[in-house]
This record gives sequence, C-alpha cells and structure tokens, in this order.
Amino acid sequence: MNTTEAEKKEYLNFIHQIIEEDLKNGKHGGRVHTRFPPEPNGYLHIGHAKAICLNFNTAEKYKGLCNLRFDDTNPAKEEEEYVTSIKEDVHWLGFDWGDRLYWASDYFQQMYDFAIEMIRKGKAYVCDLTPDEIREYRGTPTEKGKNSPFRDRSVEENLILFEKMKKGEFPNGSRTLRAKIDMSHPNMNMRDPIMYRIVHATHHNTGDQWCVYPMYDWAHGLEDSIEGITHSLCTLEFEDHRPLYDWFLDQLEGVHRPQQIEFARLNLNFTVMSKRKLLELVRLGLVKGWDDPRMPTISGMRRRGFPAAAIRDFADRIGLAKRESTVDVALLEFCVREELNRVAERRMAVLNPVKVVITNYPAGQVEMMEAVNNPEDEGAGTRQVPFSREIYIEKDDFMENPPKKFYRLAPGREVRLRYAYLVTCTNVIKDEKGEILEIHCTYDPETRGGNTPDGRKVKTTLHWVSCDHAVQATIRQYDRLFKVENPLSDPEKDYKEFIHEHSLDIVENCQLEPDLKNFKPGQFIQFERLGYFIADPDATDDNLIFNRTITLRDTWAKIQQQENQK
RNA sequence: ACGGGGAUCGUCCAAUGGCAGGACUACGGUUUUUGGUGCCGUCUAUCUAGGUUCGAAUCCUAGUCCCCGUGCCA
Repeated sequence: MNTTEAEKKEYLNFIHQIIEEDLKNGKHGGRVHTRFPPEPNGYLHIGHAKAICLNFNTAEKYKGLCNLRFDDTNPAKEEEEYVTSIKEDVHWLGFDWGDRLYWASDYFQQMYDFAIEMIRKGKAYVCDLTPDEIREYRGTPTEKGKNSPFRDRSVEENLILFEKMKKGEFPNGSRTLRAKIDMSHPNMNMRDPIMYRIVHATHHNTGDQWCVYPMYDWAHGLEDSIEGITHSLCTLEFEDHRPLYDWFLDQLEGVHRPQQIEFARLNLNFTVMSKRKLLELVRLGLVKGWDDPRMPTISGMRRRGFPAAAIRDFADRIGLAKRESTVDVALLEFCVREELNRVAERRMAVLNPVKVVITNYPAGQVEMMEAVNNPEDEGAGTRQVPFSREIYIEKDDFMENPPKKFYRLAPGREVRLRYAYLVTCTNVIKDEKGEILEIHCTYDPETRGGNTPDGRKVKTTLHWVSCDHAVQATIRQYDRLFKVENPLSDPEKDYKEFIHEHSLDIVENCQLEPDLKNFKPGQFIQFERLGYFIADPDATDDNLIFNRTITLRDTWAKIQQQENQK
C-alpha cells in the first residue's frame, strides 16, 4: 500500500488544533460556529481580510457556520455607509453569511434583561461617579482601586435608577451601570467594569429607542452566546478581557458558553493599518477616499486591481500565530502577480510613445496580426491586432547609445515587434533640441508573425501599437503609499511625513491596442512587458482610464539600479 | 513596578523530546516571440546562561528583550 499520502500530515494552525481537540472531546456538542463581528465605523482593510478568511474558512473546514454580525453598540461612531461597504467587501472576498446577518442592536432588549438579572443578583450597580472620578477610583496597574461610594446601593434603588437611565432621564456621563467584581484586581478590566453608559444619540438601527448602550465587554460575550458561537476568535489585545468575558457569562443562568481565542493581528510593511489613521488619510484628503487604490482597504485593493483570490491566498500563506509580526508586502504582491498571471489577458499598450516609421512598408497598408490572449491559458484564444507603416513603441525601448546590457532597439540593431515583424533601426530623426521625433526602421517581410524562417535570433521583442488604430487612455500608476517600511517607527515623527509623494503618477495620452476600448470597469489586463492593470470606473466614453495594479517583475530595472549604485 | 502575552533564516509560518523544514525576498543558472511566466540551484535562524536527558527549538531554573493593559472605544 502506498502510505506517502496518508503519512503526509496536514498542518493545523493553533486554533484548528484547539478546535480538533474540542471536537474530539465533544465540547459544544461537536459544533463549530464562528462569526466576523465588525463595528461599522470604518472601511475594512487587509487585516480584516485575515480575520474574515479565518472565520469563514474555519467554519467551512469543520462543516460549521459563520455569521456576519455588526457590533453596533456605539451610535456616536457608526454609520450606514460603513455597513454597506462592509457587506460588499465580505461578499467580494468570496464569503457568504447566508441568512445569518445579525446586529448587536438586535439583542439590546435581551442584554438589558440580563443586566436586570445581574442587578437582582447583586452583581451590578448604578454608579454616580463622574468619568474623572471613575478613573481616579480605578487606581493604576500597581495601585489598587477604591470602591465606589455607590457600590452598595440596594437592589431596588439600582433597578429604579437603571430604569430611569434607560428612559433617558439623566444626561450623558452622569451615571453608569457597573459590574460588582473587585476593585483591587490586578487585571484592571476586572475593577468594576462599566456595563452601560448613557448616550443620547440616534442609533442607525434602533433610532431613539435606547438611551443606554452596552459596553464591549458586556455586549460581546452575550452576542456570541445568543448566536451559539462556539469559538470566538479575536485579536491579541483582547487577551486581558477574556477573564471578564468568561466572568459575565458565568454569572448568568443557563446561557451558552463560547470560547474566546486570540491571535495576532496582521501588520504589513510600507503601510498603516489602524482605522483611525486610515480615516485621517481620507479626511485630510491625502488620498482620494477609502477606496483609493493606494489604501490597504479591501475596497482600495479591489480598485487597485488585486483579485479577491489573491487576497484569500495571501491570508492562507501568512499563517496564524500569537506572536506579533509584520508581513512583507512583497508576499502580497507575489500572490497578486501569481493570480493575475493566470487570469489576466494580455494586450499591448504604449505608455510613453515614440513614433517608428517602417520605411520599406507600403503606406496605407494594414495587416491583421494574430496575437495570443493569454499564454498561460489556451482557452483565452487569440485576437487580431492591426499593423501598419507607422507605429508607437515605448521611449524606454530605444537608446541611441546603448550601454552594455541594453538589448532593445538601437541604431543598426534588429529586434522583434511582437506578433508582427523583425525590424532594424536605420535612422533617427531629431528636432533642433535633440529630441527624438521619429525612429526609422526597415522590416523583413519574411518574418511575418515574428517568426524567423532562417532561424536567426534577436535579443528582444518589443510591444507596439499602430498609430492609426491606437485608442488613447489615461493611466494611473500607483506605487506604495509610504516610502519607509514602518511609518510608525519614529516616535519623533508623524507617520504622514513618510507618505511617498510620487505614489500616484498620472500618465496621459497613452496609446493602446484598439480592442481595449471595449474593456469594462473592473476587468483585469496585463499590458505586455509593463504590468497588470485594471479598467477604472472613472472612465468615460471618450477617455479610458486604467489603474496600474503592479508592475511585472523587472530584471532590467534591477540591472539599471545596480549600475547606478556602482 | 503589577497583570496578561510573546521571542526560530532578512520576512512570515512549521517542527508538540528524535536529521531545524516550507513559502516570500535576495542571489545565480536555464527556458522563452513579455528582460514576464516556468524550471533548477545557492544563501541565511532556534534571545542568553545554566540544568534534566542517550538525545532539547521543545522540559526545568534564572535572566534579557519586545508587545498589550489605567476610554463612559471596540
């Protein structure tokens, strides 16, 4: 028997190890149910993508379910716009929550009833301390806190006061409902944490129905419990909150007990990941919006042209652990290139054109050349590309006095025009300032399609576009938003000082192969020898716009850099 | 200082007392009608000091360093 396959042990990350152990022990009735619980106070970013993939993929792996739940417990910061974008982003990433779209606000009444239960049991009390006083009474990590003078109110008084808080009879900040735990606990989260605060604000879902809103620690475990979540996955900073998460659930009768497990959040170099900073970039106009292609948001990456499959693959490859780490953006770029190489059709586009006249080619003649759409995918077929006497090539593809390792067109040198002919440079026409106006070449009629019947080799194949047939476009070339690996590393400097001033380079009057005018927004494309691009929704009928997703790996650029450093 | 976590190639993740392995990056070669892709190869790591053991990244002891924690945010 062939044992190699059976012996190949599948690698399990530490969370899946815990789950398999739980399954073996019959914990949670052998069920796995996860959730992705965003607060609708910003757009989702690549760090959220890690959590989304983890939660949905874990559920699928163990034949369980994953809910999408909006943790909308703070009406001051939350907006409908964010709800819409979050739903769109999760779907676009390729995940489906079925009919399990939930809201923390759906449970406000249940949470309130549980709070009454806590008061009745003497586990919660209404506190009249001001915010400043609460902070003062809380103590510090090294000093114990002091009991609130309101800690021993009667159950009856607490019930009445909490009822009045709920009805809106007190102003914001005047009172809170607190859990009665231990003001000398070494874990500050356990020093009589606040369960409810008074907020007079209109909630996007519940309107003006509530004047008290639950705090995260009280709400989150209840949300998980109510939904029957088995494994509540969250980031490391909530590790300190787990004792409180467990404590709350322990106080209540007959509630389901989910298990919180923490993992390290994703950090990426050359960017910032906090919602606060991303919001700031948007508000200050440093980027064009949450979906600016330079943003690490899911919507930004989508507009940049990163395929969802590449982001999912990235989430798989970065692994999962409890140690703080920063993933190299080069890995993300690798995933993007790998996916795009497989799926993007190829076209020719000249970004910085210079005219080439093929002097021995008949004026007025047009030939249709057959070009392969995607060498990685035969099913993508071929297309016909018009060729004529005058074409554009890339300025960078010609040098009058080429250095050693430059293989492209130069006086007297022969190169291949992709899918067309071999041409030899015979002359260069310049204006009085020395600017190149035209490059003159002759072609070899025997080399139609780019083949050489005599077997001779040329070093390089160039992309080109026929002048008479070209369509014009604007191309937005994006680069990394920050010019340093870690914009937050210098405590003396604001991260915004490290913004890359040339992270967007707009190139007008690019000359494209004619069939590009049929490309619809969102369609991926590779411009041969240049990079991957995506048609942008800003395009109009008479002006095409493509965003550069990422360049191809460019060994010539690398050689140039190395030469420059010498 | 107190409480909670964490330290393995440049980066990320494995190895759960038994040959420190994979991916990315970098570098080199090869193929090529994209200086792309593919293929092949090279480089580099167990925080420190003791201990247990035939054998330690893993267990024990002592240290060092890093992260989180004093919102009526999540």
